[in-house]
Amino acid sequence: MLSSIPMAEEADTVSSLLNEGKEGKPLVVILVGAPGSGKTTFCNDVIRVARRTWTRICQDTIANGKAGTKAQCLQSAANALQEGKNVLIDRCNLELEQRSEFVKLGGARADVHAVVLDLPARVCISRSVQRTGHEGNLQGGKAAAVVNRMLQKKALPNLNEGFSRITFCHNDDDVKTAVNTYSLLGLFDSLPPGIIGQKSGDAKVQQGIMKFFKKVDTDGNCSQNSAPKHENNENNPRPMGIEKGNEVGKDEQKNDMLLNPSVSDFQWNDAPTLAFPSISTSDFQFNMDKASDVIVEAVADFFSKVDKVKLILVDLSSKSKMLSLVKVKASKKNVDTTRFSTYAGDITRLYTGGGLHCNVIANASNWRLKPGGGGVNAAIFSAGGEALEIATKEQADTICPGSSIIVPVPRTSPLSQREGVTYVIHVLGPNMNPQRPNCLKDDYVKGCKVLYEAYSSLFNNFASIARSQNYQKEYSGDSKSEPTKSVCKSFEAVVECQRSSSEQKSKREVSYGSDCNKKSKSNGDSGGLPGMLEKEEQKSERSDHSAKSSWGSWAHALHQIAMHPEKHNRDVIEISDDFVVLNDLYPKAKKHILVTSRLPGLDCLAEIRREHLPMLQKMHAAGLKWAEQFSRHDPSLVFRLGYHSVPSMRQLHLHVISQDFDSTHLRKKKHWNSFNTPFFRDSIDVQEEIKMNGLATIKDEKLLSSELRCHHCKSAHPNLPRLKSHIATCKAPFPSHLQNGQLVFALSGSSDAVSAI
DNA sequence: GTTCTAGAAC
DNA sequence: GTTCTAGAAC
Repeated sequence: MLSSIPMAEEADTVSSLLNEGKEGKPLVVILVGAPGSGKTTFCNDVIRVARRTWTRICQDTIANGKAGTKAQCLQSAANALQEGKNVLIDRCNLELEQRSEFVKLGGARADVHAVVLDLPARVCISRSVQRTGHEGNLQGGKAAAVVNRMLQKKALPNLNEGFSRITFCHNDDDVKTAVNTYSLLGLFDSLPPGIIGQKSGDAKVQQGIMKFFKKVDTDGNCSQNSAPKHENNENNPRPMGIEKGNEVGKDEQKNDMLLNPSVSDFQWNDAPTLAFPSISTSDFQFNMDKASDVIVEAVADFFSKVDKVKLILVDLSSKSKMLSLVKVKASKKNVDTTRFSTYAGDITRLYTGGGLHCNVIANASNWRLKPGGGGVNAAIFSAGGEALEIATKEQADTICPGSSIIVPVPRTSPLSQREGVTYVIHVLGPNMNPQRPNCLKDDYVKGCKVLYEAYSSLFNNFASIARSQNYQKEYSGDSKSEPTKSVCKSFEAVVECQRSSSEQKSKREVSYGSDCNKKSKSNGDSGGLPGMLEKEEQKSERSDHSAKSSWGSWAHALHQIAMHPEKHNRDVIEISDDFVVLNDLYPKAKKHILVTSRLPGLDCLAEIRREHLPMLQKMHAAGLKWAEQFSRHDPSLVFRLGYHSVPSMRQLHLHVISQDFDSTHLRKKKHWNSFNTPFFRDSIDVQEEIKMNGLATIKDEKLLSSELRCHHCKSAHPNLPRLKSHIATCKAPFPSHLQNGQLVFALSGSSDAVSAI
């Protein structure tokens, strides 16, 4: 397989591999291994005797010794590189997605290596179960189950991911050798790129992809275009790990090359190729067996009508059930495998991750044509960036099941710049998931029909693009000449095809979409696509007439209570001409009340002006009165009075909240941060600002996603449960910025607060 | 396996 | 604003 340098040989030649005299780039070494594989020990052993300066990045301790986030790890690693340090990433990193962000740390500023601690599962489990005091608290009985589960998802790293060197360790001796290699590495040394110590069974082979791309290399000599570019050192005995001296079978070697075919001339010398994901089988829960039948049928039908184009079905995992089902069924149906293939990898990184150049990719979209939702849709929108979102919106707002739309990818999009993708075709398949709109409730007769239509629409749209590209080539003779005319012709063809797609859609709606139409005419159906469309229309109508159309349907409750408090006797605890006081329906602390203004049309802090000051003072006085009353009843309670910079409910309301935050309703980061960052504007400060400036300062909603910090001692915590258990016992005093009358205490605080107004 | 988060939907 | 749940992480 790819490996050419056995571990034992590597041990003998470590010193000779060091290229002395040239300044080495900083290194990012990504450890890959299950819990118990010895990642932390590896790091500590390297750091103990290292000649370079290393920083170990460990998510379990990144936040002041406590568990933190992946983002914190990435930031710390970037900071260390900035300071010229080398970085060891001490996380499991067993899956491609888990390590991909860390690989991106490389490039011009650093080389990225992987060290794979691929020790037997029983060794990892045994160590994990026995250890105590583990930073990540993974020890004892639960460790075995976790390790087993993680190992099932293991995907060993590949040079295609962006590593310049990958070292596989299968036993303790291998680990020792690797430790020596990295600890011996001096400031000006560098290690040769390539793969070290890989067993023949390690590498993933994607059978047939070479044949598919017609890039068979009978000599096994292949350009190294997949690996990042490195300067070859003439003294280096093995410039690249996957070159000569490989005793592994040539067929296997060739198949690895298939993952990185030379693509420089593929786009113009070979047939246009569409890469597409399986539609509807993920979030929409379409039965995979049935879906694979539909794919094969749709592909076969398409090939019978259109030639000179190719299709690749892409799924992230090489263990994908869809890929194997489709492979088997396509073979049975004698689908032309020189034109249809499967590929395991990231559809948004076909070129940079796999060396495949497909300039048209399909997206398993949602009906709103919006990012999010996870899976392929999220990945493609994320990879396409804002430019793809805008380009999509220019084409359509929504899409019906069974149809597809073409979106030319702007040249500013990373998908275009990085991957060479020129078109994304959004496809919407049938939904079998009751939790998603327009569920077909196990009606697979209709489901298969719609899925076939979806693929058929996708392939036809792709054929339109391919025709336009062929026309473009024939027209210009040379793709480099007369680019303007070529692009114009191409664009016209695409627009035409888009039109025909819309026509198809209209026709289809008559048959399949009849339910849709019925529902959209009925009222009161809050679920499902048509109901939502109707709501969107209403919303957009409102926006034409009112600047305050952005309030969600849930956001009017307070307004209703303020306008008609007599109808809400159970919620309201005090009524005056200027305000009503009520218990928060979802209190975020032991005591949490709202003093709500009754002034119609005053909805939020941003709308407060000088003329509202008397009312603000009355609201504050009422809140203070209630806080004092609660504190007298329970002297442990301390209160803050204030406004959210941007409220979720309309009708101006003052929060009066005890600082214990002891409530089951406090469940989200944004709950905490809305009361414990500057997003919460203390009532006394707001009044002062209005007095002085006539306006209140509004703080950014980004504060709601800030890291979680204790409101007493300011320590950071990785998640809300941990924070809540900390604040239950934190004895630190309140910080000084709250000592100017913002807090209301049982005994002395109230007079301070009053005097501060 | 469980815990936690974040996005979709209302 | 909440609920639901898929996905990430260990």
